Amino acid sequence: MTEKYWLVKCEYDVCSFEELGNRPNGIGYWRGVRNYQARNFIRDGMQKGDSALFYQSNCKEPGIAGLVEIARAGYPDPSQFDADNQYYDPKASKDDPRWFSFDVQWAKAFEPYVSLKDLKNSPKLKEMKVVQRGQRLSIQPVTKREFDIVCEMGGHSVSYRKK
DNA sequence: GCCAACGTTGGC
DNA sequence: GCCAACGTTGGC
Repeated sequence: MTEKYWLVKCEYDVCSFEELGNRPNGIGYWRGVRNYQARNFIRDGMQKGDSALFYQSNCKEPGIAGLVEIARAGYPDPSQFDADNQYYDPKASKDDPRWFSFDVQWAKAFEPYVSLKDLKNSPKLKEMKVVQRGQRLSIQPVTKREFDIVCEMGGHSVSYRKK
């Protein structure tokens, strides 16, 4: 099994990276991804143990705050079955789930923070999806090369996580 | 299966 | 809050 690399987006208001790091178990859950391309990555591509860049959107300085590890790979998103949930999908059934979730485990924080601006300013990352115009996918595959470059930009990872 | 209308994402 | 870029929906 080849290890894969991802970029996972989370709205800052939903869960910041720091907030995730301060949870007792450091575990975060993705719910409500309702895009087929992203769904396919979650369902078919992600594997437990893969590494991912944690991207924060909808905030003052969007960018990558650190690293997480895929703790649980694609499983049916429970919110699609819950009629009271905003992500409820009447067309989904337990026998034939349409949407998938994954869990992450907080790994380490970048220092410095790698902002979207920094990513765009890096000539080596021109091909990276997240810097490209109109790219809105919330789950994106990242090449090992891109992953390594971003990690290097993130310099000396620090731990503000309380053990 | 085309395509206009609409809704959403997300940087700025 | 604006708006460009997409994805989805639904009439035909």
